[in-house]
Amino acid sequence: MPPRKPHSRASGRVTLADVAARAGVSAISVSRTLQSPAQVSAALRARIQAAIAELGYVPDHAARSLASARSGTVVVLVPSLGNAVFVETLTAIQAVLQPRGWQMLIGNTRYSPAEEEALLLAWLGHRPDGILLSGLDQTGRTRALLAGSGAPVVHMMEIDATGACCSVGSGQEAAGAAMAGHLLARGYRRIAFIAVQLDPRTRQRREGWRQVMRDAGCYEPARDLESPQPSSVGLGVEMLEQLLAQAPDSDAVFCCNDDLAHGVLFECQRRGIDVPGRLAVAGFNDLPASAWTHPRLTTIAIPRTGIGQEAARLLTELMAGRTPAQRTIDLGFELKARDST
Amino acid sequence: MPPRKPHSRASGRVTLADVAARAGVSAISVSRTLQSPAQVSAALRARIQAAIAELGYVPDHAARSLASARSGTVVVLVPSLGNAVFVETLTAIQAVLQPRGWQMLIGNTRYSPAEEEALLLAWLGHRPDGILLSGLDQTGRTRALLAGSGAPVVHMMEIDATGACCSVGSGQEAAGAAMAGHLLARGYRRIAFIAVQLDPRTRQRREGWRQVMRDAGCYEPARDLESPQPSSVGLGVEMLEQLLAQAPDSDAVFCCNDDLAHGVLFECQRRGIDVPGRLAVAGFNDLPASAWTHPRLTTIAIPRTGIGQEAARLLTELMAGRTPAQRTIDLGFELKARDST
DNA sequence: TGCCGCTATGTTAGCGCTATCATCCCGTGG
DNA sequence: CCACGGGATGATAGCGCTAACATAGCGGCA
Repeated sequence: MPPRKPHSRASGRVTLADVAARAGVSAISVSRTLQSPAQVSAALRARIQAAIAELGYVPDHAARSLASARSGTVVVLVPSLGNAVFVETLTAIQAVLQPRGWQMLIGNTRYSPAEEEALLLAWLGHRPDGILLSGLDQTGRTRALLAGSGAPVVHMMEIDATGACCSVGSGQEAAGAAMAGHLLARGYRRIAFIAVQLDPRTRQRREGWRQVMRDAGCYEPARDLESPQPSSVGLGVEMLEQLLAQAPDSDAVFCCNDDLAHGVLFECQRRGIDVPGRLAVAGFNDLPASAWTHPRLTTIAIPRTGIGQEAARLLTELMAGRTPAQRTIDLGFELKARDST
Repeated sequence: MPPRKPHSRASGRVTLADVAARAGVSAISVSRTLQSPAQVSAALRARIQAAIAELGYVPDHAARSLASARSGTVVVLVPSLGNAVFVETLTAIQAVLQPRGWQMLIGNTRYSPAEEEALLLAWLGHRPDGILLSGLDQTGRTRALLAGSGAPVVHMMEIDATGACCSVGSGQEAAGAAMAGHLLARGYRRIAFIAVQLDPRTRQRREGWRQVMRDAGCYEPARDLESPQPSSVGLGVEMLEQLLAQAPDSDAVFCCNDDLAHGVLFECQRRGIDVPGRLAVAGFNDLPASAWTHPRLTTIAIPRTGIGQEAARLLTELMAGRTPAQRTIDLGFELKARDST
């Protein structure tokens, strides 16, 4: 009977030691060619690269992470993947992080602070080097977890007026106010607002609209609609129905996002309501389709690519241990005045 | 001068040993309460749970993964996050995997086999327990990496007729043929096809359409349009222009996806082209908005939630080391005949 | 010539966790 | 009364990698 080692737990995979043996060098030299090639002579490096290719070696992330206390990952939590805003933000983040050697761990919170907390707890086990969150409304426990993790955090989409945390985004309230101003400037007075899925950003947009409407003496609660349901084109159809029942003389409707506005637009076509003659329609977010609807939709574009880029850039600064020039970056917004108003 | 330990690399984080010390037990008992609570007596378990809560302990994923040779992660590669099809598939996958303790590592291949290969290489370092891919057209190196990883693989969206690999999806060619059949049945004869971003599934749909059109003696190359650009609503507008220039007498257009069809619909409204009177419009994928456009869009719904569920279920079978009842699952499709045809 | 300092490479000792084997304790049956 | 079995708990030794320190080898300068 052959003497079997009692504690054999080898995984059977190609390891760094295998590569080192093949190249006739020590393990650390292999590690160095991968991590900091400049420290290794060209000759050795070539030999090692050849061995890596021959054996098909793939470095073990867990071992590296454990030994170096750097995971090379960044957690990114967004409220939705069905929304082009967040998808494009993710794309922009990736464009910054990937070339610098970081991988994204993506989590979908579904607009729920509780789910955000659960997701964060799960991803925190990966010891991320940095964390990107959407919005500023975290639960107390989430905040505690973040503090305990030791990883730098950047908040996206909203901006933190207090400067207590790092944030990159747009002023949602100002954007809501801007659209209200635009509609008033075009001569509309009986302007309705449709709010759904009342996340903090929606609330802020509505607050901006309300303020401007009150200041203009045009605010009427009957035109201030809301639904707790998640946003969708179909819900826009429903909400238009509700608006027409509740305040049929409205001459404009500001939808808290473009999906909703599309639904409103489609239902107006179906009912033969002239847009913008009889009813003006405005949205928020400038989805790709909004430039092509009939009529083309007036909406507000927030710089989602810029937000992703800047947030990722800011995070890399923090992860490098540097103190950023500014902790709060307001990237503004753009009102796209098109044919629907 | 205090004697400093020469090799101090402690991360300062709360570790399992800290929890064990606090609870007055050995480290392994803490590990067991987390991994297999049944093996630990209720009294000890309670004491340990309390210590975990007091210290705010979060298990280190890397260390666990290294020691157990199980990472608890599943890599999921999709061609796009801007497409509701894949987002809903991801949601369905998560619904299956999360409760069973797996985390998703999401990668966006942007419809490029080369990017798929690069992403896979990066994620493979995490030693995933399983892999979910979209489509069947992997590069040779991707296939080699998959084989070398030892992790079970399930392909989604398309179905592999040879049965060589596990796959869950719909017959794309049959779906394309079905839509062609539907349009013919409604009396249309001069039916165009608009293809963009020629991934294999688009090609297959087109192949199905071509076959049926040829069999009916209606196939005309002038109505067979294609563009290499990525799909978008705006591209639909452009492609309709091209169609009207190239084959103005077409009486129906089958778009390879709904985004495109929406663009076509909007442009028809703008030009005053009656749909479906003068031109019928059909799409593919049944995006949420398609049920609400004016007119409501005829399209094909593939069971993306079902595909995600079944693929994840199949993968869990394979990861558990079981042999699944069937390696290939065709979930079919549904033709949604609405007002636009 | 001998000493210095620098670069290229190697040795050692963990990182935090779990697999494996060892031990302990208690009730049971001969 | 003691060997025995089985459930609960513990000790030990890695998993694959890198930080920290060690060393070899070489050129330059006094």
